[in-house]
This record gives sequence, C-alpha cells and structure tokens, in this order.
Amino acid sequence: MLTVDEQFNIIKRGTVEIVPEEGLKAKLKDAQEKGKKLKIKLGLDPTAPYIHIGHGVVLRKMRQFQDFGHEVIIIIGDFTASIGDPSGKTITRPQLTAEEIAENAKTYYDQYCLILDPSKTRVVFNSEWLGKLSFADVIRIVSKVTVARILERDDFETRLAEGRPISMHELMYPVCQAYDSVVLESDVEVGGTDQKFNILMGRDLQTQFGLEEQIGLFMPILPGLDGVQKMSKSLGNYVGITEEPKDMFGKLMSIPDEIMPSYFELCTDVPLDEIEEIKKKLSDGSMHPMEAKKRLAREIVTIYHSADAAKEAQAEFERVFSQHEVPADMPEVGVADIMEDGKVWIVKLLAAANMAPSNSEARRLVMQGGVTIDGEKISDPKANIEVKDGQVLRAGKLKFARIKL
RNA sequence: GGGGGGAUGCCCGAGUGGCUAAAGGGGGCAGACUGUAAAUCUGUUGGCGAUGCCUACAUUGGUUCGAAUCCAAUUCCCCCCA
Repeated sequence: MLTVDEQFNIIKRGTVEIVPEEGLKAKLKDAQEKGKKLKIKLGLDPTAPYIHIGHGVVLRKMRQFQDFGHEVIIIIGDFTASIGDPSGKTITRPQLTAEEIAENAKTYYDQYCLILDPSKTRVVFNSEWLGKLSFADVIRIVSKVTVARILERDDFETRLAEGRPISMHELMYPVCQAYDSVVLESDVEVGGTDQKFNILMGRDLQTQFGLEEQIGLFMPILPGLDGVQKMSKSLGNYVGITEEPKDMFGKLMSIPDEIMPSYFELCTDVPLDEIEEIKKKLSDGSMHPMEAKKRLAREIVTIYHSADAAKEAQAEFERVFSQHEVPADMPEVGVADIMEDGKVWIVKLLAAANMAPSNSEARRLVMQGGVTIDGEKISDPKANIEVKDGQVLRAGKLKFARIKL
C-alpha cells in the first residue's frame, strides 16, 4: 500500500488548488490508520447527461481516490438544476420528470463506468433531501449564512456593482450545494475552479452544522477543442468519452498546439517528467508538434478504449489525412428513394447522407467546391449524377459516405 | 406606486417609411496554404429543383401604394425615484 505522502502526490497532480492541503493529508492519514473510507463528492448536472473528457478530468481524479479505497458519491443535481448555477444570464431550467431523471441516471451510469469503479460509486439525487425541506427548514439553513458571505461570490459582486439583476433564488444555489455536503457529510468535494465558491461554502456550512469540514479539491477547467472556451456539449467543442476511437483521435488532432500540455497533464497518465521532456523537445524543435499530438491522442484513446484501438485509430487517421485515402469504413447512403431516371440530384444526395441540414446548405457546399464523388469534384448544384454502387461521396474534409444503390 | 430606456439573424450590434434577406464584427461552414494546429487570404452563412417565390426584425392588430422603421394594445427585460 502506498504511503499517505505518495497518495497525496498522485492526487495532487493536475490540481489547481487543494483547500487545505494539510487537511487532505490528515484525512488520508486518518482513513488509512482507521481503515475507513473517505466520502468523495462530485456534483453533476442532470440536464446534460453526456460525459466528455472535460468531465473526465474530474472523474479520473475521483477514480484515484477509489483506487486508494475511498467511496465516490455522485450527486445528480436534479433539484438544483431547477435553479441553475448563476452565470450571469441564468435561464431557469424546467423541472425534470421522474422518468427523465431515471433515464439520465442510467445514461450516467453507462458512461461513468468507463472511468469509475462502480462498486465504489454511489449515485444520489439531491431532490431526495432538498425537495423535502419545509420553508421553516430552509429558513433555519439560510440563517447560518450571511449576506456578505454570499455576495463575496465573484459574479454576484460584479452584477451587483454593475446594477444587473440578481434573483433571490440564485443566491440559494451555493447554499443548496453546500447543504448537500452537510447531508452527505462529505470529506472531499472535487470540482472545477468554477466551483470554488460553492465548495468553500460547503465547508462553512458543515462547520455551522458541527461537522468536520470537507476538503475542496479544484481541477482546472479543460479547454475545449477550440482551445478557448471551456469544453461543453452545447459549444460543440468536446470529445465524448463514449465516442468511437477514430472520432476521438481525429478530434484530438484538431486541438491547438498550445493546449497540448494541459491535455497531457489532465487527460492522460503520462508521467509529469515525461510531459516536461515533451515540452522541451517541442520548444527546441526536436519533436514535431504533430507527433506529440498523435501521442496525446493515442494516450487518451487508450484510456477510454484500448491500446489496440488507439493504434488503429492512428493508422486510420494517417490513411485519410496524410495519405489522402478514404476511411476504412464510413456510413452508407441509400439512393434508391431519390433516384430519378437512374440519376441522383447532388443536392438531394447530400441531404440524404446527412451532410447538409437543408437543400440550400447542400447547394452552398457544392458551389464552394467541397463536394466530391470518388475524388471527382462536383461543382454544379444542378448536377444530376449517375452514381454507382460503392462510390465514395465526400463533403468537406470530414464527411464521407459510401453510396448504396 | 411614479418616471425613463429597451427587445433585430447562431451571438454581439447598425439600421428610424421604399435602394433591406437586413451594414459591421464574432462564431460556423467551404476553398487556398498546412500538420484535420495556429496565423493569413477568399467565398459563404433563412427556406424552396430557385434569373423567381415564400417566411423573417418580441406578439397581435392598425396607418400606408409600400413598415424592422409610424400608431395602438400585449408580453418580457433593464435603469432611476419611492
């Protein structure tokens, strides 16, 4: 078994901050000595039950705790989702139905099993307790929180200063999340740096309720594929952890060079000194950035699939993008329905292949010279084409389909 | 309770009676260059088998030959005073 210090160092990797570090060490030590499990808390948003490698950063951190014998508690914030974490332009989300919640929970389970050890994972919904509080209970809880404390939160502070509105219920969001920690008696709460205020609020509230304070463990926000905004499904700049190896590989190859180091650190298990080595080689030019990126993509695909899958994905990538050959497999597009006199109108063909959301968009693609069949450019949007079974339709760099008569 | 300001395409934002499918920017898409990186340049960015037609500037109705633009009502948002 690893010593407490060794455990601590593994856990510390990639973190922005641990509040307080000594507290975490003490908890790890205490747990080891008494043979008890720490409760590691993570909150997830139930409205978007799709896990990408940005969530993976935090989940993999949780996994490390599990490997040291601790218990992970995932809180699906079905109650708090109806408030919406205040972001400035909060949209109050609709309450989910029981069926939706159950369905999302299942979806989560299938995904997080790829990272977490299910035997050491508990999933709870915070509506279980938050939804049962009476108004009197709520008053009792909020009486332990001062207005000044709440208004310390950055976005509240700036909004107040700029005269932008803050709704009462938004002020409740951090309190709800903090109260979750009280109910669960969590030892550690893991989250992105955007969770800092909420997680520290948990510490305060636990103290108020006479409990031991949880440790706040903050991970950086993983930048998305665009390298600028945080990774999120709604921005489309994500890599889902259940995506196909070749899609994962391809998407990872498209990230800006500058964010490679943070991806290495946060999304892979490549040792830190090796990452340093790579950085050095990149800056002195002895390593081509593309090679580093291939390594990165391979590492990540290996984590979520396997080393073989990663190798295959790389081979496929090189075949398509370096040697400009067609992918080994691609979706088929049946043309039987859109055939007229043995010919197919190119615009309809693109729509049938889901390469364009509308005919107008398909026309544009054609006019812009992004469409080929078997490598031959189609540039006339009026074109009616005699297609043959097995021909390869391509739109842009990424979209391929095999024609099926 | 009183007074004032506002709502435009994916986003920001111009437009105050016809020349407006709506300037400009961002983002997206496509092309060139390349390493499916960045930067840069070019084109494109409501729908429709399409030299035209349809739908669009919060909603509904009105004025007008003609409305994103004027009027009325409605909804939502913001600010100031109390």
